[in-house]
Amino acid sequence: MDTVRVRFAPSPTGGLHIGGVRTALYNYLFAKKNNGKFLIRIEDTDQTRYVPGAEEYIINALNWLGIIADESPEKGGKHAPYRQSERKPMYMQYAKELVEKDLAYYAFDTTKELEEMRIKLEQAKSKNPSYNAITRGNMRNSLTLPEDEVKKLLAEDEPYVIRLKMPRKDEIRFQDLIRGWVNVHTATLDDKVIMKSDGMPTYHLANVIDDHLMEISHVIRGEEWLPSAPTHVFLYQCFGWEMPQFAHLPLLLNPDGQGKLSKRKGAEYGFPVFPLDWHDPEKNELVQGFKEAGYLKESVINFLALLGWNAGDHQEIFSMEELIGKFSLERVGKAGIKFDINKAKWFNQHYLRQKPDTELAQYLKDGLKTQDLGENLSEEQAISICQMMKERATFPDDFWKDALYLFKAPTQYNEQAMTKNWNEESKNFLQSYYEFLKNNQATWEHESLKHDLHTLVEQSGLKMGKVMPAVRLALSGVGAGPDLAMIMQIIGKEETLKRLENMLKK
RNA sequence: GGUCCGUUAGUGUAGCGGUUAUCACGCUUCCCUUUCACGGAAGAGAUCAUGGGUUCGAUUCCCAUACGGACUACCA
Repeated sequence: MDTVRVRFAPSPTGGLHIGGVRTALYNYLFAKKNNGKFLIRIEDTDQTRYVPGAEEYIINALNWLGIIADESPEKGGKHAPYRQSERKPMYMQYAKELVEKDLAYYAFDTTKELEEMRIKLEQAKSKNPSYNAITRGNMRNSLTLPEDEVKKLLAEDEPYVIRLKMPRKDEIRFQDLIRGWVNVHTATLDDKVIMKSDGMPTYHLANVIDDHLMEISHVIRGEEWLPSAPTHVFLYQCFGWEMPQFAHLPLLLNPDGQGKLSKRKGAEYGFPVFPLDWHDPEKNELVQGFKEAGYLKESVINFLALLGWNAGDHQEIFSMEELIGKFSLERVGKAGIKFDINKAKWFNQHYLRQKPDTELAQYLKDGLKTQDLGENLSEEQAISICQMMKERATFPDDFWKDALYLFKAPTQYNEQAMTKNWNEESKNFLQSYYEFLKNNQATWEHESLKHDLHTLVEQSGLKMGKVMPAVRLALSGVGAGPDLAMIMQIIGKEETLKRLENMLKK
């Protein structure tokens, strides 16, 4: 097994969680770094949890981020189909093979019987209350029932599952690329159901069979799978198949460290947990995505890549290509990672500034359009406004939201700034400045505007800081923003005078 | 409860037996600005979870404890 083949195997039960995106990314980076293949396999063996649109959502989200599969349900490939529901017919023969080898068995226990067993074991304070090497002797299965009765039950279409016959005393040992050797005693493991009564395999069986058939070389997945990895290892041994290498990634945790990153905590702390907007068709709710919240794909990739991995040097900014060049599983950490959206914002700020001005101008124009503003804005003007706004933007929307006053006179004035800066003194200055502009300003261009404003302030004997905020307030309604003279140049003489007039009426 | 995994500043991290314990985000202060931001400079912030070993010497190796997390379904 010398070619690297990895897979991302999501279950279409809802919107793709950002932790899942990171798992997909790490798989993708690992594949590309090693000139291998990255595939997507949809694990939809649970019909009851299937959510329409979820698969499409997952693909769209990964496409947006540039995590493109070499083989997938949409793209096909030499091991198609890539949806487990479509592979259903092939699993049963493998399960039966294990039954024949006495490595698995039929179990006819009803949900009620199972429940009774559980209660009984709990009352007996069993250390491991499960269907296992010890308890299976008391249950209704092909190990305890006479052979002809088993045949009869099967012939009568009595519902059954197939369970893995986990040895009572053995040790399962495997090497995890991130965690090192992991040892587990089979006594602590249970007889996992591998075929459900509806004829579908469970995750454990389908996953192992498909990974084998699809020639997967490395299984890179979240740490939540670590406890069941021994079962999977045992399954490979049962089939006599060569095992892929395992790498269990540390989990993304809530900012307070309380549990796996959750939708609920995301809402509580105010950050998205899904890559794209997700419309939950069942709950009829909308969960905001990183994209719609204004995060650029470069930021999401860069941010996610560094959550649990680093290149070993102190580089923070990575393009996808650089990540591919530097990624290695050896440098993935072991501990869970608390999610900190601040860092994502910083990345966003960085990548936003890297965007070409034309693209930024598009953000501005699109945003203004939603406000029915800026219809006469030229590309040139849009670009120069963006250049001016660039340094203080974190999200694309900031370009128009923080520049609204360039297109619309302020309707209200920031209260705090008013009480601080609006007084007799500044009012008098504003009055004289108004007169000055009205009569003297020949060229309406920011250099000369600035020059004249400065000389006027000097002549008045006042301090810049005393009067400038008032002018700004009059023009923009807020206490902070880009260069005043630039603002004046953009909105023009007529509008400037109008806004000063409005202010003077206050 | 059981099994497994983890633990370096608020957060993400470097470290791989001897360091003033690295870098980034965030925070504070100063400079630059009319202001905000950017940029520049400086700073605060870590008993390297705790206790035992091993060693001349442990953040680094071993053990225990504490704390945290994952799993514990005919879900993945």
